[in-house]
Amino acid sequence: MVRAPCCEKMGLKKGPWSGEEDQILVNYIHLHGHGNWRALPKLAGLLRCGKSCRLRWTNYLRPDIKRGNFSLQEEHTILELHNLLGNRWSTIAAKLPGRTDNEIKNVWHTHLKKRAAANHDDSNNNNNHQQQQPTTKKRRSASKKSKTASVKDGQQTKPPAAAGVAPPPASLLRQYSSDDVSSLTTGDNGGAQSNDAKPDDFSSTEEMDESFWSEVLSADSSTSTDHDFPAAELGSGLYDDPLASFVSSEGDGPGSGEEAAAAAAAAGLAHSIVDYTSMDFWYNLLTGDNNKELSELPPI
DNA sequence: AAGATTCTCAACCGCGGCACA
DNA sequence: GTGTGCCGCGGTTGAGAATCT
Repeated sequence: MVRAPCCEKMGLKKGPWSGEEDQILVNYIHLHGHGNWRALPKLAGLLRCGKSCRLRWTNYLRPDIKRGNFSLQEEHTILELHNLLGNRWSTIAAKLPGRTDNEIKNVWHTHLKKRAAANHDDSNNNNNHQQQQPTTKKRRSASKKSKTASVKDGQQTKPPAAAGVAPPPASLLRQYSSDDVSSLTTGDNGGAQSNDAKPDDFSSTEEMDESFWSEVLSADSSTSTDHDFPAAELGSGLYDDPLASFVSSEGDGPGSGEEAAAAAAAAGLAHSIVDYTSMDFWYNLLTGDNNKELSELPPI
């Protein structure tokens, strides 16, 4: 079949969004919703293709997007879910409230992938060294974080290419203080991969990271259903393990029960879902016997 | 100080799946 | 059953910022 182009190429703007465009899109969606993405730009008066509008909304303008560095728990969850599901970013994102598939994909490709590989190697060669292998990448200093944090506070990362482009209206974006988020992303910025970290920078975090990730990735034989998060990272204890949510919640698409269980079994990761791999569990879940438990789960 | 290199992340592209006529 | 259109997903790109040499 011949696929029609996603949009008429002529006259449609591409590239970074301006603040004005953001405002138009947000206002329109607030007023009318987004029933038809394809028709939306025309109705809203935007010179964008519907696909671009959808992407902008889902990845950046949506009010429930959590902005800020990924916490240790979130990164742990991504790694575990990636082990279970592979590159099903949208499914992973569904288990991380406020995170977008694009963001998760970026985080994975930028550092989690390297770290997972490094840890994998480490676990394979863990005969005599506990330290992570030094990375060939140069370590980025902590000052990178200040940039990232300000970005995540709602300031657009980079001045859009077009002159006069403003960042999205602050009122549209959920505001976070840099204290809201873990420093893990910064701590990992080579910190977990490199040995040449500044000694007084965030060394305690790094040491924790290294042992933490070694444990996580070499824990195949562990039978614990709890994730051994350092207490400090648990903060107020409000952390709700998204994995628990994942394996407990009703399947949504590819994350559905049998498939996830099979994938988990295939991946040798039954340690984290040891109670969930039985067919009885999934049958009960899918037939609604676990509805009460589901209703008590945090919203996703 | 300047150029080179590396990293981040928003955005684009193409494809597959699904719904509907 | 088939064709068409739309949506959503995952891979990839490229500009700009940060860092290094």
